[in-house]
Amino acid sequence: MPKNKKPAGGRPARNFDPDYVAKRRAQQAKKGPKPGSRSPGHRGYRSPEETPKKNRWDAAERAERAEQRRQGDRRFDRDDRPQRERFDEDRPKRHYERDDRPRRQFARDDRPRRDDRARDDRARRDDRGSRFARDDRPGRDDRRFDRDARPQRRSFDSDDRPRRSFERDSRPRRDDRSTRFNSDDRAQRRYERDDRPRRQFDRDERPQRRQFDRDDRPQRRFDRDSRPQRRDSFANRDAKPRFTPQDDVVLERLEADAIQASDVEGVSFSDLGLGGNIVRTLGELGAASPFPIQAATIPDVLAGKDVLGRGRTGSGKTIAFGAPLVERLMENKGGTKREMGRKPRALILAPTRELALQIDRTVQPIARSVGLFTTQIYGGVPQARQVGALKRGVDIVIGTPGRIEDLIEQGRLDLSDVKVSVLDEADHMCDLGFLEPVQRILRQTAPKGQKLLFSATLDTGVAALVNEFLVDPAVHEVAGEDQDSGTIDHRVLVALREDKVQLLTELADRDEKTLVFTRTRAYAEQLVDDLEDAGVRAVALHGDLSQGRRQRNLERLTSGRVKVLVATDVAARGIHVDDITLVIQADMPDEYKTYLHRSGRTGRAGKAGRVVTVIPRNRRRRMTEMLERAEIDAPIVDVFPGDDVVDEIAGRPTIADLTS
DNA sequence: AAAAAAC
Repeated sequence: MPKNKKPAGGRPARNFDPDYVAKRRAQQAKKGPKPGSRSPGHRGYRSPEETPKKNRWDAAERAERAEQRRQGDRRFDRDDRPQRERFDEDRPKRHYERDDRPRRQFARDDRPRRDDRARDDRARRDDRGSRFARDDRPGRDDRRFDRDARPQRRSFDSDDRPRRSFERDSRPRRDDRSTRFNSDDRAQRRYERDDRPRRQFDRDERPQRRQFDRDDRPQRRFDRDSRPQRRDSFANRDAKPRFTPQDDVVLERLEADAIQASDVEGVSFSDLGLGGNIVRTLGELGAASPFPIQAATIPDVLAGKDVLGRGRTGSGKTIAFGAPLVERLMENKGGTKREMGRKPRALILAPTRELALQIDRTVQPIARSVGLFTTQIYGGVPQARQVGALKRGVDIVIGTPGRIEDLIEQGRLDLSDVKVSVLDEADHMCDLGFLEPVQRILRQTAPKGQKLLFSATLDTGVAALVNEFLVDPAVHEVAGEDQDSGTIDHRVLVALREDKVQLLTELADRDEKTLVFTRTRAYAEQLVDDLEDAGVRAVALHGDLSQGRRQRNLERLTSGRVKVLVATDVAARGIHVDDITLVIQADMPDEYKTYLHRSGRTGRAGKAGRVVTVIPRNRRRRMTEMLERAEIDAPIVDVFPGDDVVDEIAGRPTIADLTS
């Protein structure tokens, strides 16, 4: 039946109900005219004068909403964000928890120092609130739109949400572990939990609690030792190869030729063998003379050798492979003019779409300077444009594995002419889930084609690829360039779980760019809400957002319009944003390599930066081990909201500074 | 177990 026909039987569609239509018209009339199009000449154009002002929330209303939420009244959310509402229904416990904690208020009042600052902040935050209010509301609406409009998202929700609520409420890890690995353990656990009513008691009185906790520690340790089951469960974990801390070992470093930074002095890109146009473009990109890793790898790439390159985060790896790759293509262009539909001759693979995009932003101008074309091939966006570019003919394909394989299967992308392939973040591309697609793609490229593997954490994990695809590779690294020799100040803060949000808020409430990492997409969302409720503008970046929103939110940080980005590990590798001065790890990273990559988002190209990791007490040991593997020295301190060290890390003057 | 990556 055509859509515009009135249904034959049953209740008529509302639009065909004269009463309904009349009622709606009356409502519309009362509301006044709708806002029309803003561009003159458009059919629905309305001049600004006759366009009614939209209802915007001001700072006071916003604060009221936050207060309502705090009191467990979800009315505002229900109107605004249906999705959230459903989420909360799954977790009635939270209402209870929140209502049950007036303590917060109390604690805050109890500290005059905090109060002073809070007053200052409040003024500033209100300010900020109104400044952002205009952008804010539509943004939220957008978000709701995204949710509704995207089926994938739903499927994610249905799989993930329930589990999330379970985790949050009932201490995920432990339960999980015990049920999985040791059923006997479980009974014991439950006993333990029942055995801790004193915690409840302590919760009422802050200062005592601190005291108590400190005393409590030895006892805890004793507890642990006296629980053989627990040990067993760890032993079992160890037996599971992929999930254990043991998995996080430092793989053997590849035998590498180390270039000394001093060897590079006075060397120019031309000296390394790059042509005039390319050198000029590099200069325009801000690369006047080569960084060490570039000086080390460029000659070998130009010589056609397979290359493994390790240079720490922010050391200029993109140019290290991008520039010589273009030079190579230009050299052996022989015969192949820029004909329509010519097959690509070079391929650059990256683990995330944002990284692929970013690489293209560097490589494209270099390629254009010598008349070569690049195109991005990645998912999450319509493929038509990408296919169109391929039809016209491109020389360099830059993208992520999924869409590249997709287009190969559709017969729209032919890699058989690819003579140079680059894997950026190569060790990550060898992780489970990435390795096989990458192998399949590389097998499509020209046999014996040149392969270049780059990463800040290049280790023997890439052996699978090296053995199959590389011939006598040259391995390069820069002498003395381990991460710790860099410009980054590392800190670890041990905090109580119930202080975490407050602490993160205080850390993130600053004027310079801040990147916050979480372990899950759900927590990234949650944290953005928590920060916004506390008056700190923040946006999220994770794989559950539409690609448009991902790019928009990243751009908001890049442009500095928003100072805080909360991201999953999708942003851990390769992403370059100028002047991120603080990286906050709201969750501890999984492995030392992740630690290195996350912290590498700051302190780039020799600039100063700071990394702070917030952990609960029981992660302290694992954290210490991870730092050892990463070869990083970081002080580990107990911290509570309002402590001086928090201000110091955030870069605010401490009380001591103010009074001196 | 999570994250990323295709429609």
